[in-house]
Amino acid sequence: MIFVSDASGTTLTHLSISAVERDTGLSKDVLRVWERRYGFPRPERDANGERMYPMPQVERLRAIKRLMDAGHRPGKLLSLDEASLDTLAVRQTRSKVVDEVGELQRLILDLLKQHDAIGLRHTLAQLLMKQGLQEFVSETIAPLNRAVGEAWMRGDMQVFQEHAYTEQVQVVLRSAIHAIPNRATKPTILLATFPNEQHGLGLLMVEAILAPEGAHCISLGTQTPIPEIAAAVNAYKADAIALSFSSAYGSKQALAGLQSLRAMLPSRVAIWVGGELIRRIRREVEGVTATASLADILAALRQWRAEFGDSK
Amino acid sequence: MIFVSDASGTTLTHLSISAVERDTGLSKDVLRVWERRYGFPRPERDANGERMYPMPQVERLRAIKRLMDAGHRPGKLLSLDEASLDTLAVRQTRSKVVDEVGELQRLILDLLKQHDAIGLRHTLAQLLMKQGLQEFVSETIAPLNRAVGEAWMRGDMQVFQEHAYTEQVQVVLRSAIHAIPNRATKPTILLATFPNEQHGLGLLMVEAILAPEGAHCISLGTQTPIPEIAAAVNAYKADAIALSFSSAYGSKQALAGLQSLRAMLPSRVAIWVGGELIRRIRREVEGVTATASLADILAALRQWRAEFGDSK
DNA sequence: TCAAATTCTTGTCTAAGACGAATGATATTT
DNA sequence: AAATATCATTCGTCTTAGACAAGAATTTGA
Repeated sequence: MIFVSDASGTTLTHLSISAVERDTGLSKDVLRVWERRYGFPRPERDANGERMYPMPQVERLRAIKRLMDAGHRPGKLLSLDEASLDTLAVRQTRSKVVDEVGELQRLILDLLKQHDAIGLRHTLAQLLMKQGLQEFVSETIAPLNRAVGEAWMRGDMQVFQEHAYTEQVQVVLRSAIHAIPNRATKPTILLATFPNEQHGLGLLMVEAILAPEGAHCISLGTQTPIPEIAAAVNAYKADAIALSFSSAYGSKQALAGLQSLRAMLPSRVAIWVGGELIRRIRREVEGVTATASLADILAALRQWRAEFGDSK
Repeated sequence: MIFVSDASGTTLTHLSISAVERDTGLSKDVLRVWERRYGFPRPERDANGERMYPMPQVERLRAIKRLMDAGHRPGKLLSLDEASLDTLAVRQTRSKVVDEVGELQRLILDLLKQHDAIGLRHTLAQLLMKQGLQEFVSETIAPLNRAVGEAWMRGDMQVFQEHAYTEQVQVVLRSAIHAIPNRATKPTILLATFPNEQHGLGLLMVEAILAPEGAHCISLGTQTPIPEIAAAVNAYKADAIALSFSSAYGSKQALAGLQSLRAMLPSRVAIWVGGELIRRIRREVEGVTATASLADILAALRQWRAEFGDSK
């Protein structure tokens, strides 16, 4: 039998531990320790004694990871059988989304499923015109993101479809933001994500909310090291830094990073945090404003202006 | 003495092994094995026996990584002292770039150094108008990218400046591409990068080259798993897939991935590869077109049209 | 001078155990 | 009954040294 090998010691039926790490987001250490502690995953071994994970196990690991991102604990999930896992995944998702997503949004999801990139973009652009940028972001894009994320979680959507969706939304949002005359008024707001956070859509959404209010937004894009964020705030004389965290980001990492960043910045610089993650976080960090909804961001902006706006 | 801890067990003067991994791109395994084999880095230990890398060592690791990305071998670099390393880094970079970058480009670099994001974007947009999109990309953006990369390599540029630059270029390119009427003609070209490749600017540049030629480009963004790329080609009925690799990408990983992708796609689907990496790669992969310059991409497009264009 | 064979180089994987930070459950107090 | 404090458990990451395979650079041979 001939195996065609993949980018990292992988066959079509089995993946190496590195491949599993990148496909599931679970570190090699975690994969090994789960195997030892819970007896799952239980990879086969190649001639050299190295782990080869069969695809079905990888699928299950993915499912487990998604449920973990949704707040479940590993110990519970790993002792479940496959059926219970499926049940849980479905229950997790059948909740609100179906009701929340309107007719047009459902059309958009359909276009995505039919691989009609052009139609998707047109429909998005049309909706944008109808609603205006801010409403478009909070009423259309935010629920759509959730719907896409949950479809992915159910396995109803392939990775490339999610990528294509993100890309088209970015195009539409960017061109809308770009069309706003930049009057460069106060405050100056820097946008960034921490290292290991590669989802830049959140930043774009924030920018789309803030830019029409006349705020001066400068994006650093994704994955900027924390000391670099501090240096950038300094260099651009920014008044606030907005950070976005997706639900998959480690809450531990996020909290520690926020404290560290807060310590590096003068207290007059506001830190605003948004994204799916913060719904799962309890603890508050002093000097950091958590914005659970996009409306909260506007509130934070207004508060900033009330507090500092006059003196500048 | 009080240490303020960072996102992952880090102080202001020392970094944990995880922090070094993310800041340098060198895996934990590599860091440990270098320590064992070459005696560098030589981290201190905290109360718990865990490695704490002093910042100067991290700086040096970064320098080594950059030189490795430029083609040098680890064994050589790790036996050099600090001074020789600096010499090498400077020699590496003083070569062509200074001559190659024209006056306006130098102005752009100055704006970047002055943290004038708005001015930067305006100047870029102005230059775009003057040169036209394709020439702008190949004559301005490509050399600028190289200049920015090498300034970063010399340590003349901070990470956040590079991020800000990338972001502004993206804004300008995206809005230019968006302004092109999409006539959706043949061929349909998918754009993507492999996992672990997070530089999306290359894709945007390719799109900017191809879109004015009337090609129908669909971007999947960065970090799409290889089987997903194949699935997307299928779903969108694409005629070609264009991939971009930055110089930091592992040539091993790239070659293996390309072979694997080639095997998954029907032979009528063209695979075009570009980016800094391919200048360092010798071996060719059958059925994969390497494009060392942006002009080569146009050539590949024309060849495709000559070969398949009529029958469709 | 070019190709084949050999020797280095280099990154990744293996193992089981220890530790600390965070979470969940229980008990106590208000 | 709700809020807080304590305790137990859970979980991820780090530690160790050695083995091995695949690629790169070298030497050897024709």
